[in-house]
Amino acid sequence: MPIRPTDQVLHKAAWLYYTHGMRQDEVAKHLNISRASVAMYLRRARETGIVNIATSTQLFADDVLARQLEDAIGLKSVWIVPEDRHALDPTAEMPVVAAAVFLELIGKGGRVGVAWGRTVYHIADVMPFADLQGVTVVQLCGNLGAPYSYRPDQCTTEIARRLNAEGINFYAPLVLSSERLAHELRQEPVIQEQLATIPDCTLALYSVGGIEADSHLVKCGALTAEEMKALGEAGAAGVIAGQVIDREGQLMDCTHNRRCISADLDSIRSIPKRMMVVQEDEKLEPLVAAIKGGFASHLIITASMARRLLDRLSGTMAPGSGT
Amino acid sequence: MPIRPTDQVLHKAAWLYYTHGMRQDEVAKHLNISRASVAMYLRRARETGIVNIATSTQLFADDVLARQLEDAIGLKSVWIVPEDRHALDPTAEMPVVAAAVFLELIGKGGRVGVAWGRTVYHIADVMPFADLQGVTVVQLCGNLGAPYSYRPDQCTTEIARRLNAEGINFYAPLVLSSERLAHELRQEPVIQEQLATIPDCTLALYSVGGIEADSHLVKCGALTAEEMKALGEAGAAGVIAGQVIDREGQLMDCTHNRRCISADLDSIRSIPKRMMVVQEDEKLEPLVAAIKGGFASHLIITASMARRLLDRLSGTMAPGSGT
DNA sequence: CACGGGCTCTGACAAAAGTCAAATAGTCTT
DNA sequence: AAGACTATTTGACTTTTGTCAGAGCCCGTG
Repeated sequence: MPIRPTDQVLHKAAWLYYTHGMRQDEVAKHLNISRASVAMYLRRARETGIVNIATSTQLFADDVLARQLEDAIGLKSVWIVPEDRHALDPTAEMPVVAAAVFLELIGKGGRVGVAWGRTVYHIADVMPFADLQGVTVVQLCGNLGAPYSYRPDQCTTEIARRLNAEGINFYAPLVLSSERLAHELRQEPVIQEQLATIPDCTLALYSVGGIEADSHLVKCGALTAEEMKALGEAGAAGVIAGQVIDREGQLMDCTHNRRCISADLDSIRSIPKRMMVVQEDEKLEPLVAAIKGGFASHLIITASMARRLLDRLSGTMAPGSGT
Repeated sequence: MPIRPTDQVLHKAAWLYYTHGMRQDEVAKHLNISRASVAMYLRRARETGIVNIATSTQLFADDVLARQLEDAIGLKSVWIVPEDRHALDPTAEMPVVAAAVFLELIGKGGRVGVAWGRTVYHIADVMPFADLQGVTVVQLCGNLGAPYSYRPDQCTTEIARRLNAEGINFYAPLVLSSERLAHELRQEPVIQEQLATIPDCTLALYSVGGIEADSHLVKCGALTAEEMKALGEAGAAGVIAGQVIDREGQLMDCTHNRRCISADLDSIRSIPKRMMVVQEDEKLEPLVAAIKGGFASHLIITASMARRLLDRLSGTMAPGSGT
């Protein structure tokens, strides 16, 4: 694409204002335009990510609980979204924190795998605009026409759009009606190639799904409430990228999983930074399973969840090296 | 260090204002402080790098010349600082561009090697403040008590300070009076260990020195004007991290180099991102040598230098694949 | 326990930035 | 080549932000 002159002005205005600290009227004089235009350009520069204003997420990582959790379960980093009285609504805040952390974790030229779910969609929705050329956003799981329109491809596309990154969608359904068909589809070169690129990701973004009757997979029609109930009785504990895992975080041996087209769990585990974001208080058990399964290296949760998680894990895992 | 409550307020104010887009009076209400305090906190948040405002350096990379150079000599990226009439002073602008590019190129947890010279010092001087925890800044060459006070350790320290990164200084002189002593000092565990970490750097920042009578090495007393002249006649073309290189960018076989304590040229070459910044118009020949020697993967130069470089190189190197 | 010294905080004012309706330029269509 | 439509630009206005001198507060010290 050739260089559009409009973009040049946008860049110049942003550079002079933000990097040089000129006032808007100085920029206007410099570029021979009106100050109002400068203000407009600057807004667009912010909106398109030419200018990136990032606030350190340190605030959320600087929490005693966060440190304890890091020590207790050996995670790289934990961010705690506070729930105290005059804090903001933690449920609304979490995606914002997650988006900021996400931006901090992507490096130039990185490859990011994005899964699907309500949480991920909300994160996409508040993702700031940035100019991350060279970044690729790939979809971690197949598609599912959801009634709530949180389609997997939408999550990927939206994030890629906001980051000025390349988005690679996955043109396969998440669940097929037969194991045979799923197997055959996975053999297709297009699909196979895409699945093969997933271990190259440097960062993964997902949540863990629950296995209740009102869980996402059930609501979207991938499983009936009965099937889900049966899976629960058979030892299921959560859902990762559309696939059901047991209490130890291992892939369940079940029809549903065999009918799924999604990133292989081992591929996901091999991604260096695995960002797990959990909003719902009910997801303690799924989260424990996901952590045991090695699906989280970076965790973003509420303070109450952090406390419960710490209680829950301090018994079953090594007590860690912290004081 | 424990968490200081003041910092918490700083972080909170910055978060609410910049990430949530609250107005200052809303932030003030939220935190139960006066609006003026909020304004003050926000300034401090910007100054300390809690908030990072970065402008894309795309503007300087989006240049036809830059593309041509990238094609012609196979560099990863070239940034051109324009010199047209109503642009800013290119000499003053270059360090600013370099600092912005530098910030774009460092990844979280990266290790950065910083060499020494007037240019590097100026870059340090305009480096924005940022909160890059986990980054380490290492000194690439030994120290030299310069009359102009651009000491190598100052460059490293200043950059580390501004980035909230760890700075590792190199406690050895750049040049010793005898080859024997230099050799012995290089064997010292402390020195050896530090030199050994240089290939682990992900990013290097330096310029190339000239070999004139008024070059930096001469001014700082590392070499006399006569010695430098002799080196020039023997085929010297430039200086990299205190060491003299020939026209092909290879280490000169000379006493001075053997008396130097500095990063091994091969170590430098093995750093993935090698950011070379050249301000002075007279440094065409040193730059050509540095490029031939593989010391630049990312180049920041003026438009006129770019043109001359392109002319100079199109004859001696493969014409490249560009149109 | 009174006394600095160094902070932070406050209220009011000045400066800068955001916004909007109307005018203008540019572009594509017929 | 005129017309219709969209996107940009502008000047005037409002809102928001930066700043500063003085008040208040905390903490260690004599």
